[in-house]
Amino acid sequence: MAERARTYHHGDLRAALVDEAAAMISEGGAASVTMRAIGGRLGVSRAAPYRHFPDKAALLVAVAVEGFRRLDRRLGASDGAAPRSNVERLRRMGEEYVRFALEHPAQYRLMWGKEAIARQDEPELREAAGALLEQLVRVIERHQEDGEIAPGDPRSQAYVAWSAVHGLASLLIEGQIDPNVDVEALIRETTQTLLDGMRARGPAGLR
Amino acid sequence: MAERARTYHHGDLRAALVDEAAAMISEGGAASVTMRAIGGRLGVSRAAPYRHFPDKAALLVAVAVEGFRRLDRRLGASDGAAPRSNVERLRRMGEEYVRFALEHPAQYRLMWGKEAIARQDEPELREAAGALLEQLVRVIERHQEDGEIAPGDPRSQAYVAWSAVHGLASLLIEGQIDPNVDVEALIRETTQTLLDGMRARGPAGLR
DNA sequence: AGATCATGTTGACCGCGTCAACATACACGC
DNA sequence: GCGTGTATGTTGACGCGGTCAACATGATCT
Repeated sequence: MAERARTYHHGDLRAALVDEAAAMISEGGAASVTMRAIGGRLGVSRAAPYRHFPDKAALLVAVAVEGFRRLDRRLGASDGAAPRSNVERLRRMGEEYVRFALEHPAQYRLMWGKEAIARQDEPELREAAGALLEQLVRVIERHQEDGEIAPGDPRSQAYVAWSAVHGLASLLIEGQIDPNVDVEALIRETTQTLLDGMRARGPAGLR
Repeated sequence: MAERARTYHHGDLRAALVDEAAAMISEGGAASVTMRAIGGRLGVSRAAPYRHFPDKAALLVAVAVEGFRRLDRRLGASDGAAPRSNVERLRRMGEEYVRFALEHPAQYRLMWGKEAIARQDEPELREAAGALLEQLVRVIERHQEDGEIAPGDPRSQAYVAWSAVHGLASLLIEGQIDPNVDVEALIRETTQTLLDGMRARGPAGLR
């Protein structure tokens, strides 16, 4: 049992708390995370977490932030990886986004929901979510230059694209979609429709 | 004070509970709804609601179901109303959907979230949500016949369309969209992109 | 009127988030 | 090495909220 470099009593309890909370969220949903239970699983007392987080919400925020970082890395990797056309890369990003949500449903829910995390002013959260959006905006700009995407404000186009994948991810996660449908096909159809819509656009302003 | 036809002690406590819970949700979010508070506001004791609902979740389910019905009626009205082209009607339905969510954010959240309502097997919920989807499918089928929309499984197209509007509604509700953007313009851009994408579609199957 | 069921009340329990008071271990200056 | 202070962890307690059981009361039916 190679002990970690335990700086203090427990040894990086803070990181352990975030990991354990994320694990519990995956296993039993956000509701299953209680300060007492998480302490128990880590062999500390119920109040120990309060030395690292002001309250439960702050701990959940940390879990959400970690989720954002993971998703950010994953989308970055998928963008860089695909060697084919540019549109193909954008498509793959969208698909990866939805897959991430399906693999980590409870954490994904936590990342966007205001319910569990009332405090919207968490700068770290804002920052992590903002980085994700920035990444999407940059990709869209790049593809606009290639003429793959209609000109226009890349930020609002990013919101449109994000809405589509986030909406699909949400519906799937919340069990709103008939379990008999082919999920992968639906993901492809959604990204395809989105890309078609972003390309088409005759007169610029239209409105 | 024209007393309602009070069948028993209170007089239709059940309906009053649903209304009051909906009001409290609008005012202070789902977290502000407690059995004690809701009882207090209606002048009954904390345990009175248990004569009408097995637990708190069931009461929230009733509120969600009521939300589904309202949204269903509203979309039906907006579909029937618009006298212009068929595409125009579909567009208006999408816009009305998002507006409903913006007007009743907490209730909308309750309608889809699995968090507050663990029991996914509520038949009433399933039914109400299903009716909404059916309405959308019918509209899409109708417009497919007109050639306004590419052929294909109307159900999966309905999911795609629903994803787009639900995603936008979610992001707006959860405060994920920069408050400086013109919300109405973003709604229009989203529905426009969606409609373009649903029309375009060269080879049918593509996949 | 009396029996019966529907509805509402009160008291109690337990789990949870959280704080205050207390305990301990590590870090640093001597 | 040795005290001392601070970071970290523990225990006890409080209040809130969901829920159940026992009890009370109003409506309904014969």
